[in-house]
Amino acid sequence: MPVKTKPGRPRSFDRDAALEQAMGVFWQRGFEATSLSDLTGAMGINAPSLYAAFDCKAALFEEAVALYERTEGAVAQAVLDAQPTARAAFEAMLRHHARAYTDPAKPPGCMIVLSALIGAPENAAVRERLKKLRRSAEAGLVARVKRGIAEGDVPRGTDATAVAAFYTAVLQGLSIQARDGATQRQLLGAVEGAMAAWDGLMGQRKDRRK
Amino acid sequence: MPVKTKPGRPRSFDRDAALEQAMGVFWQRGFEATSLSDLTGAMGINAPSLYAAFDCKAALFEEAVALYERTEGAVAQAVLDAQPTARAAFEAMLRHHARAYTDPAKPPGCMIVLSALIGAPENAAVRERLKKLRRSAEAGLVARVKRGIAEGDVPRGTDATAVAAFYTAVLQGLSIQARDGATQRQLLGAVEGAMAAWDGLMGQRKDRRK
DNA sequence: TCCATTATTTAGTGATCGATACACAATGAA
DNA sequence: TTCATTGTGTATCGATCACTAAATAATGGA
Repeated sequence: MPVKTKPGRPRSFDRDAALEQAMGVFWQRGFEATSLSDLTGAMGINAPSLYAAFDCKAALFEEAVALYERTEGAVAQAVLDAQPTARAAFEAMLRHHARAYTDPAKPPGCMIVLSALIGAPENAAVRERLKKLRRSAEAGLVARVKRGIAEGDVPRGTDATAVAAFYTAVLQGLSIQARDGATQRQLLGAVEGAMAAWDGLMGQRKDRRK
Repeated sequence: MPVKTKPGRPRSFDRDAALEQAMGVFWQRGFEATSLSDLTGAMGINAPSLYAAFDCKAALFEEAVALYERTEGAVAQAVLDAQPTARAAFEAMLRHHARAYTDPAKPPGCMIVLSALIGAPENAAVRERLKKLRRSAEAGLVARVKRGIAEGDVPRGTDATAVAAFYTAVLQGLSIQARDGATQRQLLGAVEGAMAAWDGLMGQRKDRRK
């Protein structure tokens, strides 16, 4: 299949590079607090070029989130999958995030967690989108616990959703800690604390008596 | 000392009630996403009355935060202080927050955690103010662990800052979970998970070998 | 009654928001 | 060369932002 060259004047900037810049600003400031002039400034283009290439602010954010997911997010998922046991997987994943959230080359904390948490009613759809991704990440943790049960390294009867809910709360808390200037060492300390809960979370029944 | 009646036309609205309304909007939407018309609408007054009584948006937010602290915050501190052991205090405090964050009569999650986490550079001072309060809350947890050490219910050598950092991360994560629609039951499950870490966090040395 | 003082209402301020109209530049096809 | 098509820069658009000038209303004190 030959490459069809589109008619018309070619784009004068690198779309992928511009998107990466936009992601950085959204990650740092959040969706609502990022203005069009913030974006055009960081991307090195004028507003009409932005709209021609990315449609609107919300669509650009959506693309930035997708880029974040297939870079930062994919690494985290790979870490979770690679370990032979659920416990090792959770610890490696948490430690990975403790390092990633304090990487001085990037904005602190997780973009999915921080960039559209609360805000004006007219941006509810953007927040819902990220909420869905957060829930999907939590579902990934549930799946990893269940894999552990299937593979025998997690006791049968363990409440996978409760385990995932607890570690998700810790993980989301780490993003806030990172924003507040916590060091990598401090985040790793919190991860150590979270892993201290592992044994106590194993083997609990899903239902509890009144 | 007699009550001096101020000269001039008296204020036609209840300042405390208006402040409470403002706190609700800031708590729900956050500082930046709350517009002046949102505030005047909720408070039932016009802009000049707002400015006469509260100076500016940032000052009104500051007062709203102070109100939040001496109501919601004070209860939490009382719960922490009342328990006889550090472990009971942490568990009671976490369970209290799990309930408070899902109180249907209030916006979900903690105002100090959520209402000014990220945003535009011109509002950095507001974010710094809340960051300071978050750190102060964490310092309160450190103090409670140290009290436990002094009273003998926490082993000597326990790393109070590490314990506080872990439970702070959990607590801040609970606010996000609450915003994402988690039920009280789910938050209490995460609290149960966090308490499962208690024994493992006790008695650790502050310094660790390389 | 008249004044000093403060609050309220009306009607705005300049700045910035997200998004565009329009003229022109740059390309491939004919 | 000419045309169709698409991107670019300039210069905005109306809406909303936080905030306020000015006239008027309501009080206590003289």
